[in-house]
Amino acid sequence: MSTNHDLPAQYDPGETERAIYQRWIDAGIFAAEEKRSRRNGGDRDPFVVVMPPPNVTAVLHMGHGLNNTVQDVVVRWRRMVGDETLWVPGTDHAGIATQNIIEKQLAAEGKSKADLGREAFVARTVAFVEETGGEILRQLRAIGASADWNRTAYTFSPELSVGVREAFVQLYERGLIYRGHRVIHWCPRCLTSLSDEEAEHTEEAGSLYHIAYPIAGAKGNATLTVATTRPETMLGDVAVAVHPDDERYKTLIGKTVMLPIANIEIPIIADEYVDPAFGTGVVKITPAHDPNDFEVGKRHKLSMPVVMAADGTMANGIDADARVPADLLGIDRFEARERIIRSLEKSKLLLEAQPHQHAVRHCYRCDTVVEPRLSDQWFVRMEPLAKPALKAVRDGTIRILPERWEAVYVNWLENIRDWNISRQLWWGHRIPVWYCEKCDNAIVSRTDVAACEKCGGTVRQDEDVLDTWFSSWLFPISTLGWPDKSSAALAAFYPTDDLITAPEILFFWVSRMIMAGYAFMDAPPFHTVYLTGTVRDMNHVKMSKSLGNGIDPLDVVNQFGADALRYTVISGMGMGADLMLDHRDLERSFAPGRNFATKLWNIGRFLLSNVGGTPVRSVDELRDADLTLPDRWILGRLNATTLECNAALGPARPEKGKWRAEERYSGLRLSEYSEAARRFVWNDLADWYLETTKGRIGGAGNDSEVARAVLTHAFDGALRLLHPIMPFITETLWQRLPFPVDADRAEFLAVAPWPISHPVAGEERAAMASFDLICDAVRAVRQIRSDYAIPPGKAIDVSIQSRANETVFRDHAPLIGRLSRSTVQIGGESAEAGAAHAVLPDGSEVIVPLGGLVDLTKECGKLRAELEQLETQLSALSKRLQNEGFTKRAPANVVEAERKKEQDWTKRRVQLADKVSALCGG
RNA sequence: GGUCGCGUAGCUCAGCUGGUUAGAGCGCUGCUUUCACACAGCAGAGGUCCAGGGUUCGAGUCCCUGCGUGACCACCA
Repeated sequence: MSTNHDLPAQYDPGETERAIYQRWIDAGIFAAEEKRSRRNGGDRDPFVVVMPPPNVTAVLHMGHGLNNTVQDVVVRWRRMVGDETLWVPGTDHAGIATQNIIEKQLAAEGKSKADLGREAFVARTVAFVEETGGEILRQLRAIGASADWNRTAYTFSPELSVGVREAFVQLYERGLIYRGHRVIHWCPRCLTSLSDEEAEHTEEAGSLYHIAYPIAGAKGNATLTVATTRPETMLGDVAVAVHPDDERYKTLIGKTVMLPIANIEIPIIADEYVDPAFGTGVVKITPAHDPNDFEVGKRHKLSMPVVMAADGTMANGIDADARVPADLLGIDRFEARERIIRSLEKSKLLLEAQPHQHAVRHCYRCDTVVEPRLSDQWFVRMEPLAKPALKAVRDGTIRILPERWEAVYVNWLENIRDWNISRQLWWGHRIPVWYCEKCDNAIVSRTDVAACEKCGGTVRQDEDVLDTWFSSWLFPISTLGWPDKSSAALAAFYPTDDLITAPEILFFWVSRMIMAGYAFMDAPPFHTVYLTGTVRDMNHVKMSKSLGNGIDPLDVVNQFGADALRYTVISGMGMGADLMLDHRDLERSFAPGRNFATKLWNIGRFLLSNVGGTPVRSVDELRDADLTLPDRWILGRLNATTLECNAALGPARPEKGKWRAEERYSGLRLSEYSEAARRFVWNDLADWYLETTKGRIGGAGNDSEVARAVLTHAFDGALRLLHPIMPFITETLWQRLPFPVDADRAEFLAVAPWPISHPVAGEERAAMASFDLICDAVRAVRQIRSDYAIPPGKAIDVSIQSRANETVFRDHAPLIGRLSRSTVQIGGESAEAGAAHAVLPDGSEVIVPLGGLVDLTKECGKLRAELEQLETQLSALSKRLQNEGFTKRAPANVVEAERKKEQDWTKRRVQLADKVSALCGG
C-alpha cells in the first residue's frame, strides 16, 4: 500500500488512463477462460457479449463510442459480480465499403481495378487492410474497452472463412440456397447486385410522365396513355397492361400499340397487378428493368429485352435487337431520360409531366440510384430460417429492448423475402461453387475443386463473392470456433448473453444472426438484444463525418478523459433514446463528466489526507452503538443506492431460460443506474456525510476510528458502483484506499466484488428519516443566513422549534450548528410545526419552516382520515366480491373491474399505512 | 401508403406498472475564494407536463380526437 497519501491537486486523465489500461492488460483480467465457465465444469456463470465488428477500415466515431461504452459498462458490471465474462472483439472485412476505398485510391493514381486484374487487386486490398486495418480496435482501448483481445476476430480470416464455406454448403445441401434468375437491385456505380436491405428508400420529387402510345390500326390518331416515372426504360417495353375489369380499356385488350422511339408493335394485355386508380390505369411492361413487370412478363410469357448496360448506360442487351437507337447508345440513363422526354415532346406524344413524390432506392454504400436489373444471383431461402427466429422473440427466448423494436422485428420476419447473397465484387469470400467447362456440372464444395468430379473436365470457380453479411451473421458462432462443434469456447460461451448495437442493423445483422444461431447450432445466439439510440447534433441531425457535424471520441478523451466521455454517454442515454451532443461546444457536452471525475478526485484527496494511509477498521467489526446517526445514514444510503443500481441494471439473464413477463423489459436502464450512483457520491457522500466527519476524524479515540472506517467504506462502495461507467479514475483512487488490514482484497477494482446489499429494515429507515430531518434543519438555518445576508464569519443564534422531533434535534444540535455555521438551540414555545427561529443582528426575528417537516398533527389527521375512509370502502367492496349472489349475477367484466379496483385500493391502503407509521409513529 | 415513437423548466432529457409538494444536468440570479473541490459550495428564480375531451376517489402517467415532429417499413408504374 502506498505510503504517499497525497494526490496531485488536479486529476490528469491523460497521464493515468494509458498506464492503468496497460496494467489491466498485463494482469490478463479481460481474458476469459473456458474452464471457469459453469458450462465447462467451472464455478462461474458465463457472461458473453459479442462486439458488432466495425468495418476493418473504420475510424472511431461517436456511434462506436456510444455503443462500445454501453457494452463495456455491462461487461464490467458482470465481471465485478463474478461472472466469467467474455467480450469478443473483431472487425468486418466490409466487402463493398473496402473495395470502394481501394478503387478510389486507384482512381487517384489514374488506374482502374481492371488495370490491376483481380489477383493484384485483392493482394493490394489485403496489404492495405494489414497495414491500416484494425486501427479502430486500438482506439477502443483508449475509451477503456475491456474486450478479450486475445480472441480478436476478423470476418475474412482463414478460421472464419472456413465457417463461411461450411454455412454456404450446409444451406445448399438443405435446399436453402439456390441460384435464381430475376430482377434484383443493381448499383451501376459499384457494379454489383444488392440485397433488398442494401437498397434504401429515399423520398424524392420526380415526375410522372404521361406518354401516348399510338394504337395500331386504329382510326385517326387514337392513343393509349401510359404513366411512368422512368421513361428511359420504355425502350424495353414488351407490352402495356390494363386491369381486366377496367371498363375504359376492356375493348382494347388483345390489340397492339406502337412503342414510340423503338417503333415496335407491342400487345395490350390484361393483368390484375394494374391499379386502375393510379395514373392513367395503363402500365408499360418492362420485364428486364422492373421487378413487378418481370413477374407480369413471366405470367404472360413475354420476352425480356435488356436495354441498359451494367453501368447504367443505354445499350442493346439480350433480346433487345436494335430497340435502342444509335443516338442513345452509351448515354447515361438520366441523360437518356431527358433526351427521350425531349424527343416525345417534339412528336407530341408527351402529354403531361406531373410532379410526383416517390420513393427511390439508393445504394447504401455510395448513394447512387439503384437500377432494377435482370440477372443470375445466389439466394438464401429465408422463410424456413425465419420461423425459429420469429418463435424465439414471440415466446420470450429472446427479448429486444426497447420493447417497441420487437414489433419491427416480427413484422420484418413475417414478410421476409429471399436474400440475394452474391455480389459482383472482388473483395470478399468467393462463392464456393465450381462450374465444369465441359459438362456444365455445378459443384458446391467445402474445399477447393480442381477438376469436375463427373467428367474430369476443367472447372472454374464462380466469379462472385458473398455479401459481407453472410460472414457477419455467423459472428457469435464462428468467433467461438464453429464449425468445430467440439470447440471448448463454443461449449463454454455459446449461447452468448447480450447483443448491443444500433437499430440500423437490426435486419442486416441481428435478425440474421438469430437465424444462423438456430440454423447451425440449433440454439439462439443471445437472449437479449439492446438497441441503442443514435448520436445526433443539437439540430437532431445524425452525426457523420461527411456532414462535418461529428465529434472525434479521441478528441474528447484527450481533452476531458475517457471517463468523462463514458459518463456523458451513459448518463445522457435513456433506454433506446437518441443522444444529442454539441459538436461545436465539447465543453458543454462533456464538462459534466469531467466535473464529476474531479468531484471524485477531490473526495479522494480529502479522504487520503484526513483518513490517511493507515488501514482503517472494518465496518463489519463496528458495533451498532459506535455508529453515529450520519454513519447509519450513509451506510443506509449506500445500501439503498446499491439496490437502486441493481434494479436499474436488472437481471443479467432470464431466470428460467425464457424471459417471464415481469422481468422481460426490466434492466439495462443505464442512465438510471448512473444517476443513482452520481446522487450517492455527490449529494449524499460529498455534500453531507463528508462534512459530518470533519469534526470527528483526527480527534483521538474511538469515534475518529469509526468515522475513518465508515467514510472509507462508503467511498469504496461508491467507487465499485461507478467503476463500470468510469473505470479509470475509480481504479486509480481505489488502489490507494486505506483498506482494513485483513481485507480480502482483489488486485484491481476491475475484478473486485460488486457491493452487497440487503433489504431495508424498519429501524434503518427510521434512522435515515432522522438524518433527513437534521438536513432540513440545516437547510432552514442556511436559508435564513442567505436570505438575510448574514456574513459567513458572523455567528447567529437560532432556535429550532419542533415538538414532534425535539429529541432528534436536541441530540444533534452541535451538528446542525456546525453544518450551518450557527449556534443552535433546540426548543421553544410555538412548536406545533417544525421551524427555525432566529434573532438577526439588527434585533428583528425571522422564522423559516423546516422543508421536510409538515404540521404533523394536521397531516397525520388527514392521512388517518383518508386511510379510514379507504378501509371502509374497501371492506364494503370486498364483502360484495365475496357475495356469490353478486359475482354470479353481475356481468363478468363488471366483476373483473371490481376486482381490479379492490387490488388498487389494497395497494393504496398499504401505501397510506406505511406513510402513517413513518410520519406519525405507530 | 402502412407501422411505431415523441411533444414535461431557456436548452438536453428522466419520470417504469395511475397515488405526498413533477425531477436531473447545463444555463440563469444572488452570496462565498471556508483548511477536498470555483471543473466548487450555499441559497434561489423558472413548469396551465402540446391542445381539447373522456375513464377514475385521484391523470404528466390510461383511452379518444386534433396539431406539431421524428423513425422504420413499402413492388402504385
